Amino acid sequence: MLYSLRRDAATSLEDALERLGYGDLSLQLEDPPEDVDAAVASAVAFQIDGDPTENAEEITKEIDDAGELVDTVEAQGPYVNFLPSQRYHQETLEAAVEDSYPLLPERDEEILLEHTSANPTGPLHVGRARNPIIGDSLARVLRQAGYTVEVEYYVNDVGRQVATITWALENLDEGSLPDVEREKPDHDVVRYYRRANEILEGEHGEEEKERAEDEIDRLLQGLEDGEKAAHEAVTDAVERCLDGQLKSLERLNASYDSFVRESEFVLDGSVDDVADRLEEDPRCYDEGDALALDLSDEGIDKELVFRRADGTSLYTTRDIAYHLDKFERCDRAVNVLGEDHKLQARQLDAALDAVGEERSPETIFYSYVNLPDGKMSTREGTVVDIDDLLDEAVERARREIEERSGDRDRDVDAPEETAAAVGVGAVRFDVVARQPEKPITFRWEEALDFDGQHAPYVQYVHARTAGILENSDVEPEFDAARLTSAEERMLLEKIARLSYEVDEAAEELAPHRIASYSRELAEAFNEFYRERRVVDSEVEAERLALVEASKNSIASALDLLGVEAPESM
RNA sequence: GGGCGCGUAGCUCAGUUCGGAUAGAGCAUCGGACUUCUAAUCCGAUGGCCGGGGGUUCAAAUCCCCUCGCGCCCGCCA
Repeated sequence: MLYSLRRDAATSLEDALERLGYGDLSLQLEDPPEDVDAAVASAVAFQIDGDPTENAEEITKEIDDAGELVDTVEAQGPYVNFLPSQRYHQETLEAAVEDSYPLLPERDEEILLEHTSANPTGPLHVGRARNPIIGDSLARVLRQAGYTVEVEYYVNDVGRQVATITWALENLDEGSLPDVEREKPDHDVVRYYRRANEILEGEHGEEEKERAEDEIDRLLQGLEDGEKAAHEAVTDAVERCLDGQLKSLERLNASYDSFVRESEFVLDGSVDDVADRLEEDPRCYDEGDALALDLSDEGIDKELVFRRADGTSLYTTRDIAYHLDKFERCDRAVNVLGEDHKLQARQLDAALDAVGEERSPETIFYSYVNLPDGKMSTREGTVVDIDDLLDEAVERARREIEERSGDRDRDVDAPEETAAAVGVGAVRFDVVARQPEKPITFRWEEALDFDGQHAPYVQYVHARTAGILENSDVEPEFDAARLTSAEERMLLEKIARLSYEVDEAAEELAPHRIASYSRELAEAFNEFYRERRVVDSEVEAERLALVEASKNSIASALDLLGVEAPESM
């Protein structure tokens, strides 16, 4: 509802400014501080010459009708404040129990969101966990904000890493490898990958090393020549690993609409086509026998090599072909990438421009998650697997539930499902709540901290709302006029923010806003709950309506974060 | 060395795009509230030269310049 109120406030303010001859000023709408009872404020008066307090008065007088959601418009010092009307609270209460809440207008824009796209070399580790969690939450936010969203996973099935894996699976004897740590294909495959890397580093003798190098080179050449057998072998290896990775992603609640394989662009000739077009660019030059693009006019000092001396393609060239394909299928392309891809992303933008695509992908870059003693590496085996993290999180949740339900005489409805919801939710929330570019050092104690305002705090509020609704037979009465205490008003106003927060989070591609919002909403509910009894109170029916609205809003916010909302815990 | 990012309370983080009302939370510490709809809760206290310096502005955590610390990148790898 705040979304609508802001829109009305903006329109009326704009009109007033226009009439006063200040039409070119920016509105400067902002959230007032907590102790001011306005829903929206404007600092526009500062931009006008003279005393801002008098200017605010003048503007306020000029606003005649700010819509039904606004009660009064007041100048408070230099600020023009819009105070919400009874209608605003009433409509919030009614709208918030609808399944569609928060309802935002449909947008005629299709977004292709690519995220995760992990190398198929082994199990996903915590270092990369930010990618699917940020990506999946963003997809949910964008959909809720009215966009049509297609989530895509780009499968890397070309190049030396996958050739190495394929070779290892075909040539290494399983008996010589360490036991598999977990019965999942990605955990199986990574043993081969690690051994292959040892061999390539010469740890198993020079002869072994050379033989492996030769055979991997031959496989790579076969792939480039479009040899069917080579592609089938690689596809088989990649699918096995991807299968296992997707199991973990499913546990994380991350889902994908489509999978695109890198090899498609090699096989259908579009990569060659891109290289040909880049060759026409005046900035193209011979770098030895290879071909490169000089992008210094774009402020990029590093040249973009797009064709190797042996004629084969490179990752970035394939990525250009992929993005040309993406832009045929969408209006906007959004990518979630590790910060190490920043330079490559700039080169991609410049190259897309060079081949005539004016659009650029919008990218969310995230810093990697490190361990206290260094970075995670699949090749070296210095990782915490997502599977292990989730197991541990769920196990911890199970123990907490047992311990706490033992303290009271109420049973948790579905302990297994609830433990999974709480454990996985804690992990997702912990990751999504932070700005992507901030670095994270992974510590078990912190990732699995169930105290404080994290996922379980918000989930608990949801369970609490469910409990209250179960305890009452009274029919809810949607009458905001009887919900006037400070706690009730605060809670209603938090609920009213949801649509606005979703809109902003979508606009800024910042799903972490929803995490901040969800804990504020939960806090507002807890304050209400402590101060105002619902069942058997004089305004039981009205408060039940508020509880219902809270429940639905919290469930929506959690859903946007990919966190489940348990009915009891 | 160059480019990009990060630096806010003892710890973990919001707030920085687009400058506006007294810089906010959680954890930790200290004190208070359960014969009560789920105490995974609530109320209160303590704690900040927003890395440092300079500048712009009526107004700076936010913009500009310099500087220090940390991370990432600077492959005919992906």
